[in-house]
Amino acid sequence: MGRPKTPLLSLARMASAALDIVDTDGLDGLSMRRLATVLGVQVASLYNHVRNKDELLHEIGNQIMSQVDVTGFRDGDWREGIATWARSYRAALRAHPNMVPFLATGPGRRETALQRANAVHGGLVASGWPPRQATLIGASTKYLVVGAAMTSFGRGFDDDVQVYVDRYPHLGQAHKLRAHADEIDDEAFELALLSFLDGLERRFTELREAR
Amino acid sequence: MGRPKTPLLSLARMASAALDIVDTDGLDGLSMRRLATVLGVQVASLYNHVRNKDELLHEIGNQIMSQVDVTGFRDGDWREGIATWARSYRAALRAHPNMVPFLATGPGRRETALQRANAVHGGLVASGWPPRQATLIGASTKYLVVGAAMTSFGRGFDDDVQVYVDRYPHLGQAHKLRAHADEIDDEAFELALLSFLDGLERRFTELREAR
DNA sequence: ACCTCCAAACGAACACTGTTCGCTAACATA
DNA sequence: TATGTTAGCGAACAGTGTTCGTTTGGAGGT
Repeated sequence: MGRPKTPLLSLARMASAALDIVDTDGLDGLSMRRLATVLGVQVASLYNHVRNKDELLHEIGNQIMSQVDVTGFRDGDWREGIATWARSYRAALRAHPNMVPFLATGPGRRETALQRANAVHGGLVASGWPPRQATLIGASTKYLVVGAAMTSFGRGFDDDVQVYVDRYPHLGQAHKLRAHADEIDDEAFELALLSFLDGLERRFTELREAR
Repeated sequence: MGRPKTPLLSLARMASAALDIVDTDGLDGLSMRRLATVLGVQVASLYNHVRNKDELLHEIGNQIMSQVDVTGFRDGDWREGIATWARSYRAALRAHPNMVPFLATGPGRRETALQRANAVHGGLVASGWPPRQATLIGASTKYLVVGAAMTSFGRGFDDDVQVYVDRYPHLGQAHKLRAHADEIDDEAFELALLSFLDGLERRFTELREAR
């Protein structure tokens, strides 16, 4: 067949179609052959635009991560900065639950991720946190977001939701279950985030008083 | 060949050998054929003891999760209860980093996990937390542990560690990098856990004063 | 205008995966 | 002693990611 007049494929088109498949049929649902079929093309052609399946997934990951907002540190309010970062981070993951296992497992070498980490670190230091503490806080916050994403919309129902439902069987109507899970999930994340921030605030004032 | 005089296989032996493979060569390194070879047996034989590869992984998961300690709630100290639970939970995951992606992704229907969740919930309620709050706290804590496990020993180096190292290039000697990453990881987890507990404590006293 | 080189499609194959089938031989039970 | 279950085996199936060699369109240089 040879080279077509206008290219049939592009990295962007591939990533977009692949993400569609992952969103609807899960990470396991994505195979190179299936992606090729969707794009109306043969498998081998894909490898003209991508070295690996892994590279394709990383491309998708970059797109998703670009939604994360680290502008909250602008006016030197570290509390606000962390909060908007954490919430937008979580929202980005929630938008594509099936990608969470890959995003969480993936190496920290993702370009965009490193850039965000840098912004967060800089923002914290600018607000008065010592560099070392800034690093720790950045890591801790990420733990929270990734953990929340993994255990809740990473897969089916949560143990804790299950326990809650078991103890309140009158809530057990199947059609309400999902809604309650989401509600509990949101509240648990907010509780964790705000409690964590309160704890940090206490440490922050202690640190300022010490000098 | 027919049935041997003494069984060559057992679920325990399979799970143990499989865990060895995963520990040394990662989750992808485990294939049924390879497991069979290690056990000196043919592939098909494995399926006499296990319905699925997934079932095998769940068996391993149960073994790991049985190491988690929820006895800290005994004397009504919820703070101590959460702390020992979270730390032992994290330790169990750290012992087998390559299993973390599976354990975190896996359904919450794991028997042992559900049992632990119940113990935690009960302990918190017994210490004076309202049931709903107890559920949220249980979920939040799990977020923290799973997140910490995923992003640090789930794979390679952390973004934040990278940022830290970039800013302090004199620490960049390769042989010290891993040690520093571990150190930062430990500290970040402790910071997150203790800050979170502090935040909870504040809420707890507010809640007691309100009545 | 010719020649060359690269890009982007294809078809066919390779090595690998999880899983199922039918077969055989030993043990347990009635 | 007969019967059924258990636990091995060998071969096969459908599916996976990836690579190879081939074909052809188009861009750039002489």
